[in-house]
Amino acid sequence: MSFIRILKYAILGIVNKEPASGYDIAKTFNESLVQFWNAKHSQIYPELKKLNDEGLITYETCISGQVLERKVYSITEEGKRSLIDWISKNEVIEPTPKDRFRLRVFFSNMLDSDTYKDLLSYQLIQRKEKLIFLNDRMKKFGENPPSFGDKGYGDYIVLEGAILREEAYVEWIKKCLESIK
Amino acid sequence: MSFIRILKYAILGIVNKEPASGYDIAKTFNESLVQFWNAKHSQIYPELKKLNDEGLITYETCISGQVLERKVYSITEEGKRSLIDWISKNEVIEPTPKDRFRLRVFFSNMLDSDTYKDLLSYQLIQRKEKLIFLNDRMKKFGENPPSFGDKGYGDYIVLEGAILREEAYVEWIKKCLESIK
DNA sequence: TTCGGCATGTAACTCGTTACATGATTTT
DNA sequence: AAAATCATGTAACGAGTTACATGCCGAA
Repeated sequence: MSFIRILKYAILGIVNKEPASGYDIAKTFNESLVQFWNAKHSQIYPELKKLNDEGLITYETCISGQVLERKVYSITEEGKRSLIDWISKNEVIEPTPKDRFRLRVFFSNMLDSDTYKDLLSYQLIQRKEKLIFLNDRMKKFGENPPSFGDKGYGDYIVLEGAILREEAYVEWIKKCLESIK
Repeated sequence: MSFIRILKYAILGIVNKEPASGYDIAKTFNESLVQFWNAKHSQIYPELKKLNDEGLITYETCISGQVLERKVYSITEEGKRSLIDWISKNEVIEPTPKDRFRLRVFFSNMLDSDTYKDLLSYQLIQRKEKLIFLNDRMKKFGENPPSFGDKGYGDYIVLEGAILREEAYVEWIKKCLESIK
């Protein structure tokens, strides 16, 4: 029992902000939520069907061009209630996420120090690049980032979190490098 | 194609350190690796069978007490090679892990500020507790923590990483709280 | 006219969790 | 004597990825 279907709430949250098609939702995952959630269209379409059956969303069919059909989904009042319930419910923190690189570092004593150094250096480069990408995105918020309640707040605050997370990762890799005598 | 079976390498890494039964491996996940990997016995036992079929591990059956059988697995030379190959292989960084709490914060503009504050405060308490737990574990390494190559290095270095990660999470939640006007 | 993007779906498979199932051993 | 822990397995199901499958639209 008690499976949680988080994808359900991720989709409800997205269509709550603005009505969207399955395709739009997939794009939103890749462009906005990717730093903490993602889903492929193959998972999204069946979930949309389910949410529609449950009365949490509805759709109208729109035509792009002459023939191409788009199903544009909107949240219902029931969907909105369900979403708010989920967001505001206090939950015990999740188990730590799996991390392949940490697993490799955990077993690193099997390697010679040069191989280990290469492993760390390559990871460091990639993490620094990601950090540059995230900091670049942050620029658009300028001097006065949105506060709670403002438009763009969600985007801003999770980006802030992504940067802090990535900085911690970079700092850790540097400590790993220092630990090689 | 190209599925990776990380559990395979996690288990190889564990039995490489020391021969172990399925039960022992499950305990090791919960006690040592839980900050970056975990697996239940229901996943471990079938994987052990598979690894044995592939010739990467072998086992002898031992008896605890009068009757109770334990299958104690050891890594083979082939298994060792396979493990080292995997550890030293440079990989592109993984997609960001999913995080339910970040998802909730992303949609937090739907809440009133008191509910949001409660959400953040509860999360902060839990994260701080986790940090205390991790720092407590760190104490046993004392003034001179192991360097690369030393016994206990893996345990130490991933614990260092877990602390940095958790500190970043705490810092982020504090920023979230500050962003409420 | 070709290529990249728009658009929607299903099938097959791996990964991972919860529950089912059983029984021995040790500790309180 | 009961409870906690040791010990091994399977079944059922949800979550998530890759591949299969199809076709339209706009721009270069």
